Amino acid sequence: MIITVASFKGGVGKTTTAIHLAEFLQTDAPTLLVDGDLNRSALQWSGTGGFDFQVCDEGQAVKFSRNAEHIVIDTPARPSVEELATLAGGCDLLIVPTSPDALAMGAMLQMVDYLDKQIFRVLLTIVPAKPSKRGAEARAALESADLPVFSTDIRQLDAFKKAAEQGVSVNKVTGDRMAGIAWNCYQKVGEEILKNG
Amino acid sequence: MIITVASFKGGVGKTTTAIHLAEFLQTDAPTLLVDGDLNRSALQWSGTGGFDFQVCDEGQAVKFSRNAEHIVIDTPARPSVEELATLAGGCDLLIVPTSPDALAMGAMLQMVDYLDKQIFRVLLTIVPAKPSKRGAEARAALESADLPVFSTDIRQLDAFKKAAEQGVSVNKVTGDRMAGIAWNCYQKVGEEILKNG
Amino acid sequence: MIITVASFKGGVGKTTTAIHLAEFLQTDAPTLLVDGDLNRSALQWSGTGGFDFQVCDEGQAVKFSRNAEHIVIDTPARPSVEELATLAGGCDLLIVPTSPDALAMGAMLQMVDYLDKQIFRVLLTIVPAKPSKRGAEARAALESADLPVFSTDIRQLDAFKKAAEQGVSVNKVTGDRMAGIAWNCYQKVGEEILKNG
Amino acid sequence: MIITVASFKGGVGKTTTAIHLAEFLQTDAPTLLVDGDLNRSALQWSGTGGFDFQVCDEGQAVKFSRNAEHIVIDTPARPSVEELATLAGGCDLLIVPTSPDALAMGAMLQMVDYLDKQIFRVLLTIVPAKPSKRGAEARAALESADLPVFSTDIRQLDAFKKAAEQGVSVNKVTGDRMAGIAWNCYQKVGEEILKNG
DNA sequence: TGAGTTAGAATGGCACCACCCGTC
DNA sequence: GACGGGTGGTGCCATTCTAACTCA
Repeated sequence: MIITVASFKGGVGKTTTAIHLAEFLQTDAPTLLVDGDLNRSALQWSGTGGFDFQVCDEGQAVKFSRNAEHIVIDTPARPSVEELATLAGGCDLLIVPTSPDALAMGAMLQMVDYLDKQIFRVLLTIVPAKPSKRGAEARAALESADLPVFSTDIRQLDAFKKAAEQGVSVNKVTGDRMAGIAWNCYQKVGEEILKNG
Repeated sequence: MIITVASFKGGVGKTTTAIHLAEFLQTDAPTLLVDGDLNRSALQWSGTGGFDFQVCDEGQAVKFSRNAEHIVIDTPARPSVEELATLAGGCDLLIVPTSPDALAMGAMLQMVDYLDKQIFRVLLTIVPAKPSKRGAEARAALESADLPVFSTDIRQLDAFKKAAEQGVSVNKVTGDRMAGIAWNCYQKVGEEILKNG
Repeated sequence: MIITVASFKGGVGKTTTAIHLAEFLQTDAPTLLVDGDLNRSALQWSGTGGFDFQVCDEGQAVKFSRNAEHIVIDTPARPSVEELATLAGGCDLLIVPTSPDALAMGAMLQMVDYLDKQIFRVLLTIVPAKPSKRGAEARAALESADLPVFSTDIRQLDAFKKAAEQGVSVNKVTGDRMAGIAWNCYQKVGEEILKNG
Repeated sequence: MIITVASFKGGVGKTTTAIHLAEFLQTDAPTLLVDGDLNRSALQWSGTGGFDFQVCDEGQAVKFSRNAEHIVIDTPARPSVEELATLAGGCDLLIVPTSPDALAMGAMLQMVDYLDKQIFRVLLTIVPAKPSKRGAEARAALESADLPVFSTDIRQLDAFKKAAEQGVSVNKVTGDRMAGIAWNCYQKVGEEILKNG
């Protein structure tokens, strides 16, 4: 299965999503993460080799993809409309992460306008904790616009930052009480992908 | 005074910084905000006309700049190295916002490597509240690397998201107790700019 | 009171001793630490400004010493015999730290051979925990050689390394159970100095 | 093969490393250890003649080196930058031992800044036992800085102190269960030298 | 609009257990 | 082979601060 993660706005958890979905899919079958981001965030994150799955950059993708059952592609920020069509055509599922704030939602709506509803699904990320209604409001807005959304939110948790610092995925973070909950978010998203895929 | 805001990574408060510095500088002299971001976030934000200063996109910059004493430029994410040199050459101060996490700090360090210490200054943004040590640690790391940093952090506050929703700058947000504190952050940064500039 | 810390062998806790005695003496009166080590370890340690006392290098010593009641001098490793005489002549107390192993003890014995018993006192450092007899054996050897020794050992504790990492003295270390015990070692040594001085 | 051991900070196992590498290389071919340390630690250690290889001080080096295939040079602590260039130019491999703590690592980084990556290799010494993560963290830091590191750590073991007391190398220590493991550390380092050299 | 209240996140402190080294 | 002690890991409680709700 080939999964592409793309967004028009940066800082909405695109790399975090790509990494943790790859980590989850690796539990199902050999998985490769292709780091197409210009900052090489994923490769930088994995500098110390704390991932179970394989990581490579765009140029090595063809070589490494032979041994992988699942492939997750982390794309550069702000793809052009033409690139967007290419990305959508080259995958089985296009995940569009967005945080529940006006700017990110606006950029997301702008993006999905160019996409077929069959190919993409929106993932709400960096959702504040329960007393906040941002997550629920954003979800309601998405559903009223009849856009496909993952039923699980990715919560805003410090554990994800710690994971980047420690160079591991969040399920291997030490010294954070919420790390298990953080990993659980992506587990549910991964299960939703495998079930519907 | 011409101030450019640029970063290699998205979602670190680049547009928020540009808007609020323009709002502050307007209290000193007529100010223009040039929205160079491909998402046109600033223009989208100001859709309802809730700003005191003028806003235009890149193409209109020359025309509007005649009436402005201060100009703030919001640049697209991930400028190339060549663009970076052009940006640095075309302003009096280049502000590099970064949140205090590993990925954003890495991208920031990558960026300032191409810049002269005389032209840029780092602004810590989205800094978590006091029990967290992220802000202090990031500041220590920057100072140990001998990078110029604004002495005031921009705190992680919901008021900034509400400002984007309401289409106004944070000093005009209603229904948020922390909005005054949020505005105070950028006020101090603005004063630091006017004093040193 | 002027206290000099010197040793013929490196890695025996010379800088750690100088820093923590300065921290202790600061509780008695304004104190200055003169970093004479070529590595500038103390200045590096204090880079983030985590000390109560003042720190300066050799060249600034005269200027800063005017405001200080106590002065602690951290000397370079392996002083020559001539330097040793100068160091001994320029202080009220010369502390010779040594760990309880054959190499460090040998270097220490070599050193004190050039010194008057009235001016120096040996400080056992990096002493392993109780099941080990190294500390007791070293203390017995020193006393049988009729050398003046501080009655308190500085124990081998991870807290001292954490202190260097955090850029603070061990009494300000967070997240270490033994930090209080570590600080207690130097407190007792400091009290012994003030009492006998 | 000429191997030089040097460090900016004392107490990081420089002499211990020189002695045990000489002991290992002696199993390959006649080996000479040149004791350049001002404390004459190696000569003191070997006072009772417990080494298989030959030992001499700097002045005798030329004379003894005629009969040796391998030469290991133990240098004085804190060489000047000029001496460093001379040392690097006079050997096939420059080993820089460092313990995994902030002060030693800082001094090491300061030192290798003057060296070519082709000539030196870092050796992690005095690494605490497994529950501690110091060794792994230091190794990760070295690798992220792209510095050449020996793949084997020298562990912090009492056997090395006993070896110094008994005047023998650690493979001849009696009455210590961990002596074999201690010797094994240097065996692996020695094999890495012979293989890559 | 402003003050008091509640829920949740994050740090720090403490107690408990596991592992390993050093001695007996 | 057994015991004591240090280090790291985890779980639990206390504290602080933000964001939301409620009341005047």
